[in-house]
Amino acid sequence: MITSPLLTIDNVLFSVHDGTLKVLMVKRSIEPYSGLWALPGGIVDPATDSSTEDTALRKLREKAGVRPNYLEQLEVFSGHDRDPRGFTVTIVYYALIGYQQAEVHINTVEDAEWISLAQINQLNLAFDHHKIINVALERLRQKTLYSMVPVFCLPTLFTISDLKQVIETIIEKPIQRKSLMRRVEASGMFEEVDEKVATGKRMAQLYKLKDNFNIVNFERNLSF
Amino acid sequence: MITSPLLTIDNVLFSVHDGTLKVLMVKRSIEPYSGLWALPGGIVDPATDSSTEDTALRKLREKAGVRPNYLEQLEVFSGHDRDPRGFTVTIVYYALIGYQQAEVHINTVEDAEWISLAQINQLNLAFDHHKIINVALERLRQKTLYSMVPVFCLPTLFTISDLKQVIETIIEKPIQRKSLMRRVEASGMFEEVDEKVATGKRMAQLYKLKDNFNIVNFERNLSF
DNA sequence: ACAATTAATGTCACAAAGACACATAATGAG
DNA sequence: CTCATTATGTGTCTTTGTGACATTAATTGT
Repeated sequence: MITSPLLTIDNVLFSVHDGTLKVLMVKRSIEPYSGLWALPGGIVDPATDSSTEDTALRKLREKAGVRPNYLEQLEVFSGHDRDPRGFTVTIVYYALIGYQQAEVHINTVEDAEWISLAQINQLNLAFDHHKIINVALERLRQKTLYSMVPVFCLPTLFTISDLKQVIETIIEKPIQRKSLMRRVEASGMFEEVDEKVATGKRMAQLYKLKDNFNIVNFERNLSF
Repeated sequence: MITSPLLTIDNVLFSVHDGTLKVLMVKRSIEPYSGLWALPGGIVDPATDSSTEDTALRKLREKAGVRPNYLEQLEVFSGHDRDPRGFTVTIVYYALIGYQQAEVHINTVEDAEWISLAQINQLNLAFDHHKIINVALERLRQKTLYSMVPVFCLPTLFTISDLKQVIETIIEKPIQRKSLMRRVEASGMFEEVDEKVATGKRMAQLYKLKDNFNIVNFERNLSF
């Protein structure tokens, strides 16, 4: 008889603030790796969760009081080396949320914090969470080249400039405003709000997601 | 204390033969769903597997005596409804192999068989394997639009026409030979073998994968 | 030799992105 | 009030890779 290995889920929750990409981390209070920063995750509980996606959402709620705008499976990481307790399996999800949307809740939770990628690279993280974050980042970057997912890092109303800055922060390369506007138009996912906002000089058009939008995948990547 | 749910892996092994896309299925000999066709998979065994990918490869070896040319995680399926025994989690891999490469071994295994997609759609399968196959197929099709993965359904040496037919079988649409040749050239993954083969009329150039090839993702999808 | 057929190339059309000049508000300094 | 400044937004030409399809090349059977 084979006993099932320890099965956990982990979330890589991204957001963008002030031109930097941030990941939500929580400080571990129990062994192993007590005291180190780790991804918000936990054990799959069949009694409360109707699927592993439910577990992912529950953990984000419990650990940081947030409900992401976007959630997608990344992949499974497994092995003997990733946890001192032996062979473990973790199902990793990556998620996006507006920074403002999450800020309030996170401040009330003692040990949850947005940490920029630059800082994360210098930290000692629990388990193989460094590797996991890198894989998630790679996927997010790839997806940014052919879809509008970065919009889920923004509040309900946003300008083209907001979207442009989020995209450029994620892929770390400048894009053409014109190209972005063409895609906003072509995707059919957005509608203009009859309201403009002052962002320094000329007023900028506000956009929002349509009520019944479908996520569009473009047939070409952005390139450089 | 939470006990870990039952954790299994499943493989969707594709190949193409005679212009039809086939999936490797095995007949279940134990409950639940005894006697029905199912995907080749099984329980993750930490004692023998160093990762879940190892489990996937081991199951393909045990159940059908094959070693795929390509293997990639699809996604995790979980829930209370997919198995009468309760909440279960399965990590699904999808894989590709040349039909000839696999044929011999499969014939020696009593209950493993290549089944065409058309037939599968009319069969009653175990668990949620119908859904899983559809998701895997969708992924394979998508990937075919921007990469050369279909080449892993071919033997070591192949012609442009071979590759074209495999691609067209997968996406169920005709493509331009010219476009394919441009991609073969641009990818840098292949080299010409100084040997040609007779396929009826004019001899066709044989190609093979370079010794140290990298899988290239194109920036555009094929379109129609 | 020649029709038939499959393999391979040449060339133009097309679609979407990149580049960048130009036009349009809004602000604030003088 | 006028004008320089700056961010927003448009016009348009270039670039790049694919689609379409005609053309050339090689091979076989009659």
